[in-house]
Amino acid sequence: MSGMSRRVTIIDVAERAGVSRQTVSRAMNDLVGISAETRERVLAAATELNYRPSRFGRGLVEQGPITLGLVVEDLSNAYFAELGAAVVRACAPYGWNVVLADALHAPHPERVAGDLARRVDALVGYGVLTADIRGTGGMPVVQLDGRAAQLAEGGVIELARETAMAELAEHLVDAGARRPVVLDLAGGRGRTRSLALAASLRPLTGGADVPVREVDAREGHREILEQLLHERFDTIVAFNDELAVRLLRALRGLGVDVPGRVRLVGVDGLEIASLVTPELTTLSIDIETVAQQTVSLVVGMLDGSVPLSGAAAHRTVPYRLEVRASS
Amino acid sequence: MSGMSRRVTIIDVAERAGVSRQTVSRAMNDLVGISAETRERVLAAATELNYRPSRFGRGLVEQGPITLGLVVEDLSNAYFAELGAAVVRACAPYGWNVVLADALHAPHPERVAGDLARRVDALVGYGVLTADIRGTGGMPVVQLDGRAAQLAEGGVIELARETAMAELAEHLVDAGARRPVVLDLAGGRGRTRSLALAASLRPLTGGADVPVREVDAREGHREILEQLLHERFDTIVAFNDELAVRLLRALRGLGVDVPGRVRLVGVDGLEIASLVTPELTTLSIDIETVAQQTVSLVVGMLDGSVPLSGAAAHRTVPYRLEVRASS
DNA sequence: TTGAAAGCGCTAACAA
DNA sequence: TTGTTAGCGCTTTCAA
Repeated sequence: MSGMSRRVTIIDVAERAGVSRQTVSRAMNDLVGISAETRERVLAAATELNYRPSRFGRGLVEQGPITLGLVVEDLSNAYFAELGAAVVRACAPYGWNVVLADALHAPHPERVAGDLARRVDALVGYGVLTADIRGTGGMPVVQLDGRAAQLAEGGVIELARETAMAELAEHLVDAGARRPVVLDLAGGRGRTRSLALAASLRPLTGGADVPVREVDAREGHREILEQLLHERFDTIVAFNDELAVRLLRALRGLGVDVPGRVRLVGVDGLEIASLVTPELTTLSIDIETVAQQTVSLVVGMLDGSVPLSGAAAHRTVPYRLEVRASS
Repeated sequence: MSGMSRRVTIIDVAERAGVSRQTVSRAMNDLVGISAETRERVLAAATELNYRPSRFGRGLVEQGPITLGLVVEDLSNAYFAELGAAVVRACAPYGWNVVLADALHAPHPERVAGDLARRVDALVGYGVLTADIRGTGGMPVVQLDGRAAQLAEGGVIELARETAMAELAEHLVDAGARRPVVLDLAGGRGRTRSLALAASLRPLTGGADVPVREVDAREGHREILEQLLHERFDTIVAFNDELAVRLLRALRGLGVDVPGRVRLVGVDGLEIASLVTPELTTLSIDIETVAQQTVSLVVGMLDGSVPLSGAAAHRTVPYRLEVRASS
């Protein structure tokens, strides 16, 4: 009942129950060597005080598994949800714990990575600034989908798009596509990727600029598609598979033949791309491999066999072109 | 260089660098009040020793946000991946951390929940035994998709299927379906749900038993579908949407009209169900709501306004029938 | 700029 | 069966 709300500790419970802290510990942890009666009394006191053991006090004594922090932009995005799940699975064999964090939905997005860095043994970020995090000294930090230029800050898993993009352009040229457009998500998270896509598609136009348009993730698809068809585009490359699948549905609603009237291509390689009709051509990244490479890099950093930054802390996972029926 | 590998602590680094532990702390945390030269020396020593601060020691002093543990059966399953993501998002506004764990891929699946329970402030389990966990005393434990009978062990979020199942049966009867079959996943995780589905479909058969068949999640779909069609079933209720979507693809490959020749229904309400052609009728659970109810229950348990077990720790989220084109 | 002291909350080992 | 002692590793005062 002190003015400030102090944390209820094992000592408070011990006093309340009239026993020692050790006895409280026995009661809370279902250990032997305590009478049923005493246990009851202790548990009652704990409940009254709303006592909950501190995981830090406990962890300090017991040690514990490695905990890896993973911060991604936005878990509403299926790609990130699958990636998070894949990282958890990749860590499971080591017995590691994974703290998954969503930057977008947090009260202070810019702080998420920094805060988490102080609570974990290693930090992996995707599309999140992991630079200028206070007190990262000695802790493995890996940038997922990062670039070689970021190697000064920590490890980098690079997702290499160039080759697959070139293959896509070649494939589309062969298929007779001549008027491509890149459809980006409004909000601009993916600006870089979309511009790179547009640049890579120049072989289709004989070198002319490829336009980039924007659309909401879930709305206005029908309208923009009507517009694009009106402009006689014959190929749409969507920012990601989720958008592409939605566009596909809208095209169906418009009675537009895919790939006859317009070719459609996605990016990511999500499973959903192969479950729709027609199956979707996509630039595919193997999320499983990305997760495994990430974890293996962190393993190396933790055991000291890989430096925390620099060229040796660099892994590359290439996109692959999956040609399917939609193109 | 001692025989046993002891953890490298701040004291080891301090000795190596010839400074006090506070100075090490200053260097590691980029604090002011330390000369650049000393910082260099300390960081070098830390690197040499492969020193990494203990998050427990740190957490003990700094306090930290609430950490919620979430254990699910299998994160390869899109439903669980989405649920995990939804729980993370539901916790984000509170600033909570979420440790996501996959029981299936861990070295000792039966221990995952128990181990995690000792490292978090609250534990949520889905399809995982959370009973007989040592030392849960005082910690909120919530069973997701649990039943009222489990209320003695902790909180329960019940996903109520009865009403929606009855509506589904009614809908199918109206649509003229007479020979239904339930297609379960081999491996038997979902046996209970499948039997309940079969029982609820009896109005279609005039009270006769509805058969339950099994199939692998990804293989042998074409074969079993040929068999089922041969047996003249006119309605297939799949264990979940993922399976249903794959079946839909296989049916397309067989040139079978859906819903003309056979009606197809899924369970879960994943987004993918509404993105395929024809759109899939499904028993849908709102994952967002489930996640929010779960977190709000835990909030209550933590602040003491809701007991850790018993009737007051019970929430129900109903399935809804989403009738779409596939039935 | 650096160091010394105090204490965070808990459990394991030992003593009574 | 219960209590006492001794840390676990770190950061935050405060003092030099």
